[in-house]
Amino acid sequence: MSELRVRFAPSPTGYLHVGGARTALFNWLLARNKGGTFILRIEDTDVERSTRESVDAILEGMKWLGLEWDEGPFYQSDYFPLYKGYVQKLVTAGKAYRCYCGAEELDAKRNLAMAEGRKPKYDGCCRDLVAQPDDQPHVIRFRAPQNGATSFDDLIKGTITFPNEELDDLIIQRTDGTPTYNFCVVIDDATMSITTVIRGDDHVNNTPRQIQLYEALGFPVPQFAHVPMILGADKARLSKRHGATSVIAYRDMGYLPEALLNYLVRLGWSNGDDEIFSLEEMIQKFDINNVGRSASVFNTEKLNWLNAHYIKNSDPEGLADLLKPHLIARDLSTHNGPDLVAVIKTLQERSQTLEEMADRALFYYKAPTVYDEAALAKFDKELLLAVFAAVMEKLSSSSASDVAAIDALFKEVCSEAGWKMGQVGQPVRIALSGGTQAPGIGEIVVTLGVAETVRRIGAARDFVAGR
RNA sequence: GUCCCCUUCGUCUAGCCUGGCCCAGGACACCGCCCUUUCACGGCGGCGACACCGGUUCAAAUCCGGUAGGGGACGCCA
Repeated sequence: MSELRVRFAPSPTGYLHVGGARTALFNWLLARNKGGTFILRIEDTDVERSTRESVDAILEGMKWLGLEWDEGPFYQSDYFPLYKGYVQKLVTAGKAYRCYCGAEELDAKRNLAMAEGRKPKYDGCCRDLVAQPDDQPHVIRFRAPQNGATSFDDLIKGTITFPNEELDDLIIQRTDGTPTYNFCVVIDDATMSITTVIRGDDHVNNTPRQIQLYEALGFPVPQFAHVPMILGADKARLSKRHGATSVIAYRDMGYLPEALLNYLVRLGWSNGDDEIFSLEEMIQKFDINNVGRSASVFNTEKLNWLNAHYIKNSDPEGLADLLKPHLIARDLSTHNGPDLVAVIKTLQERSQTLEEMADRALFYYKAPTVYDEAALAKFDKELLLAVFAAVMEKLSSSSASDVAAIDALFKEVCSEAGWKMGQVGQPVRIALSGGTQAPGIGEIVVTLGVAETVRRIGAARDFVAGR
């Protein structure tokens, strides 16, 4: 076990989205790669917006992806007294002070500054107040250094430097006495001995302020690694209008966790030309230094390709369990019909998602009641009737039970009657599945069973004959 | 507006640190061809990028400067 300690710290104001999932994944990967510790911390200092449902949704997403944490989940709301103590410590040391400016007043100043093209930072009007009564509404501000610069060596972005004059005295405790985010992260990361902070790009601007806090409190400053954003197809920050962003939504759309993980790890990170990574390979090869510096666009097409890959290479028994919810959602029971595992084997090579697989599996359990008319129209009625009759006859008098034998049977039918395979296979496919997009004839027949096959062909024959 | 960051095929990226092997490699998508009883899988091939302008150098995707574009932050949100 190395000294490395990382954490994933989502705020429970929504579900676990793909961006957060990737951040969590990078943290998890680094911890597993270095034999470190991965901590889950829920940042719920905003009591107003944090919800239990969001916490549950995040935990559900983490578990589905298999990103197991070693410590936690810790809730910041459980540590308010701790934060308060540190706030007091800063006030006593003169490194923080009470500010009596009202929120509206501050808003007005900020808007005015923006409108006039000035930087909208706090003007420091309460900074040197002599009288600091405790019985009037106030927030606590951190007295930030005003000269010099604060810089850090980001593991992903390199050295980043901020002039201190750009930073103002940030609020560390609200009027209601609760601590704010920027203060809590510092206290938590310090007291939890976090050595490496991996988080979204949108936090770079907070980093210098936090570093100043670490220094004021006498804490060692951790290393930082800011991962770039994930964008939508229009290169704007990924949001719901780009489609699904929740990892649970991806589960429901029929994606495998290993596929999502594989897709996410390649979004921003690479290992030469490698594309497919098992969990073990990811852990072994992951290196935070190989994470790119620029934002990347979420591309569902590639996710689909990966998902198809994992579906193809998963064992059908495991797939059966994962597929069931999708079948149930279609009111489909697999009790009266072919073995689900056998069905899945015929569908693995042609499904990009479990949803697609469920759709394709439908016909095995529900005999077609309508047929693809356009496809049927390509054959003469007489040919159709002759083919159906010949196939039923051949099948009924044979004991063939494997795909190769069934295929051989169809070849016999063709050669005996002088038909081409297309003239026989396609009509039978339509008879069995209702349409033209289906697994190979031999596969369907074997999976469905000869009896059911003959029954369906008979039904199709009656349908054609009755037209 | 101010500050911070980013910029290689449509997309994800390799290469950049340690200039020449790069008239830039891989993958997804797309387009052909092959395989084939459909749909797929698979195989083969094709299309397609170093944002721009200067500089340094015998030589620049790689180093330096600038421009443009994009993103992020500027909250008593996280």
